[in-house]
Parts: sequence; structure tokens; C-alpha cells
Amino acid sequence: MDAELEDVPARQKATEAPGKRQLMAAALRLSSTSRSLSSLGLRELAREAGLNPNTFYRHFRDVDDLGMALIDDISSQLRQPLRDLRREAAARAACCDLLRQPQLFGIDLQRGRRVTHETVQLFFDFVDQHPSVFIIGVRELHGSSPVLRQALVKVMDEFAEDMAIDLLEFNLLPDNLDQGKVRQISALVSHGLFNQALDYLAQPERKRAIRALAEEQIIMQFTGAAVLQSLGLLQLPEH
Amino acid sequence: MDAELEDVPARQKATEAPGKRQLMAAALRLSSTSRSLSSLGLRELAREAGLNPNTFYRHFRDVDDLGMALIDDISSQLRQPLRDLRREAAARAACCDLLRQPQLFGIDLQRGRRVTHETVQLFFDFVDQHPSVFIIGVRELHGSSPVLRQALVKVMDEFAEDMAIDLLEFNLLPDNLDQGKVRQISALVSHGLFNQALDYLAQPERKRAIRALAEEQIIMQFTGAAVLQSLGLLQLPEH
DNA sequence: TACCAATGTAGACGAGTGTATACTTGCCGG
DNA sequence: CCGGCAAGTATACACTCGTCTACATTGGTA
Repeated sequence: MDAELEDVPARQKATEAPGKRQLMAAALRLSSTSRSLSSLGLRELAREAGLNPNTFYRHFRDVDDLGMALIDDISSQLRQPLRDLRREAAARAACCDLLRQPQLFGIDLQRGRRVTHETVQLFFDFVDQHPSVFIIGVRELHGSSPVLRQALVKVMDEFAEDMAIDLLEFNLLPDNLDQGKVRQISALVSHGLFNQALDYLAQPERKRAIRALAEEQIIMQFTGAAVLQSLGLLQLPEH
Repeated sequence: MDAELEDVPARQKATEAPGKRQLMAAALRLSSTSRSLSSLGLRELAREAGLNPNTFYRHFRDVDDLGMALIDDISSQLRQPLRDLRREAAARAACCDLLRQPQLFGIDLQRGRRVTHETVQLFFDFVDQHPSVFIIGVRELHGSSPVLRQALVKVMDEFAEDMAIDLLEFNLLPDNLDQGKVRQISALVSHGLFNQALDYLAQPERKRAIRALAEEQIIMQFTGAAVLQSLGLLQLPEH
């Protein structure tokens, strides 16, 4: 296959057909209000996009196919920015601790709390800026279409993997916590974050509370893992 | 194969027309495979139930109405059994500890691990016996219909509330952990359990691994909460 | 210039859908 | 025995849907 088509600086080169983009945007619009992706109709999408129904066939096989394209788009839109976010958060939180703080079971609670705070704030800011993306993402992650579900699981795993890498690189965890465990916790934390993003968007009046809650849960999860690990009470992760 | 909506123990005898139950069973059957509840059609349901399309109107206003009825049914089918399960687990796990074990930050880890193990095993056994119920439950919890979503959030909250009550009653948590905190953790744990139930059903080959994972996550969450609480590092729960 | 591939449009077909009106059947209190 | 009532049935209508075949408009290229 041709891998040379991908290095184009303008990302959307491959998906540049106006109609295609209009259809994908229409899908985003329609399903972010109160519909599931797989319940969208061919003609409905075309109508929303202001196009002829048959135009759909020029770009997609069926609605699931469009869903996959949408998820690919979402994934590449989210992964790098979120990663940059986390690095920025870590940098910002680490700027002012020149000396190691008191440790508890190998964990530096103050530093952990600071970087968690920054990460969570930036994450939810990001959610605020891309609401529909998160809405469909979480919807279809638990949805009825196996293909979309699997694709989104992959996106989430990548997100968790990135987080694990950063955690290891920035030495945010006690040394004795092995790598598999870090991945497991990262997956747990990212699942939690994404799920809470839905509540966050659905209940604007509780936004501050949900942010605080998310922070606390993350702290709890890492603390629990660190304590149990340092006591040798964690089982080996079975893949 | 699916005998989940079978015998009615004279609970809601007055409101049970044969056709109504057939329609609800049909909805459960159709949506547990690969459909979302709100995407089901009037005639489709009637066909599956072997009834005339118009019979639907005798019992429901629209598909969401049927969804609500289904959720009510599910709720009353799940709540008490799950509660009994948890009590049984606590009793079974407590039968053999006459003396208090060594405590860490106010938490009795061995006892906690035991009761967690029993609870998780019984929970997943229950999931094995009522697969479709959990599939639709979790699907629609993150689904696109606001009414169904809200109804299921209520079901989950009740489940978490029951769990919190049991936790307090059985003294499974350190005394310094205040009641609001217990509720919060219970909600977290129950959300986690229900979500993992989906993975559990979707990947039968990983059943054992998922059970172990769930156990461990629960232990982690409670440990983290207890440690942070005893260090006075938890914020007050808002709301 | 002429070709051609990609994109978008037009109209039509059959199947499926939600819903309204009208009919049949079984049951239960007077 | 009767009349009402709930549950289920039959038929019909207007509409949307996915899909098919055929046609129009580009822009690049041989």
C-alpha cells in the first residue's frame, strides 16, 4: 500500500471531497443531539448535508462505514492534542518542585495531586471545546455496532497507552509499580475520564463538581495501586 | 434459551396482559443481539412477538414507553436479588473471622478482600444468568434516549445506595470514612462493575481475567479512599 | 483536442414503517 | 341474558427508506 500519501501536511487531503466532509459533519451534528450513529439514515444524512441521497454512495458503503471514517477522524483529532495536553500539564506542575516531597509508599502525593489537577482541568477544557466528539465517542463505545465499538476500544486503548508512557517517563509513579500495572491503571483512569465527560456535558450546572470528582477518583486509584503494590498485595496482571 | 422474563411471582399481576409481556420479551430479545432499543420498530416488535402491529398501541404509546416499562421491570428484577447476593457474600466471608485482623489505615484488608471476592463472583454469576438485561442496561445507560438514560441512572444510583448501606451496616470500611464518601465510592464501584459486565459478556474467553480485574480494582478504590481519608487528604464531597 | 475518472444529480421501484378506522373475540358484573 | 370493555385482528393510506440505472459537470492528462 502507499504510505506516501500520508505525509501531506494538510491532514484532510485524503478526505477532501466536499460532499464527504459535509456528510461526516452532518452525521456529527445529527448524532450529537439525540441519535445513535447506526440509527441514522442514508437520506437523512444527505438531507442534513444538503446533498442528493445518492452522493452518499460515492464515498461510503453504508452508515457503519461512515462511522468508521468518523472515528478515524476523531482519533487523529484527539490523540496528539490530548497527549500534548498531558505533557503540558506535567511540565506546568513540575516547574516548581525542585526538591522531592515527603513520600508515602513510594508516591509523592503533592506532586501527583498537582499534575492530576492540571491534567484534569485541561482535559475538561478540551471536552468543552469538542463536545459532540466525546458524546458520540462514548455513546458508540457502549453502542450496538460491534465494528464501531471495537474501533473505539482501540482509540481508548491508545489513549491509555499514551498516558502510561507519559507516567513512566515523568516518574510520576513509585518505582516498584510494574509496567503492566501502570497500563492497567491508565486504562481504568481513561475509561473513567471519558465516561465522566458524558455526565459533564449532560449536566452543565455540575461541571465544577464533576471536575473535582474526577480529580479525586484518579488520586484515589493511583494511591490505592501504589499502597497495595508496596505491600506486595497486588496480583500479577493477567494480560 | 432466554428465560429471563419468565415467571411472574404475582408481583405486578394486574398490569400483565399476555401480549404486553410478549412485546417486552421480544424487545429484550431483539436488542440484546445487536440493536439499540430506540432503533426498534413497532411492526418489528410485533412480528417478533407473533402479534398484530396494532396490538402495540393497546399497551404502549411509543417505543420509548416500552423501554421505560422494560427498565422498570429490569430494576425490580435486579435490585433485590443483587442485594441478597451482597448480603450472602458478606455473611459467607465473615463466617470465619472471629478475631479482628491487622489493620492498615483503619481498613481490614483480608476481610475486605474476602468479601469483595465473594461479591464479585456472585455478581458475575448473576450476569451470566441474565445477560441480555445487562447488555441493554449498559447500552441504554450511555444511549441516545434521554428518558431511558435518566431512568437507568436512577437504577444505578439505587444499586450504589444499597451497596453503601450494606457497607456501613457490615462495618466494612474504616470508621473515619464519612457517609457521603462511602456513597461516592459505591457509585464508582458499581459503575465499574456494570461496565465490566459488558466486556465480560462480549469476551467469554476472558471471563476469569475480567473477574480478577474487577476484584482488584474494587480493592484498589477502597484502599485508596481509606488511606487518603485517614491522612485527611480527601476533599469534602460536593453535592 | 478528446478521453476519463471522480463527483454530484434525477427519477423510479419495492419494501418497510407509523398510524387511523373498523371489526372480532372472550370475559365479567348486573 | 345482556351490554360493556379490554385484548387482539384486518385493512388501508401516506410516507420514508435503501438501492438501482441513467445522466450532467467537472478537472486533469495523454
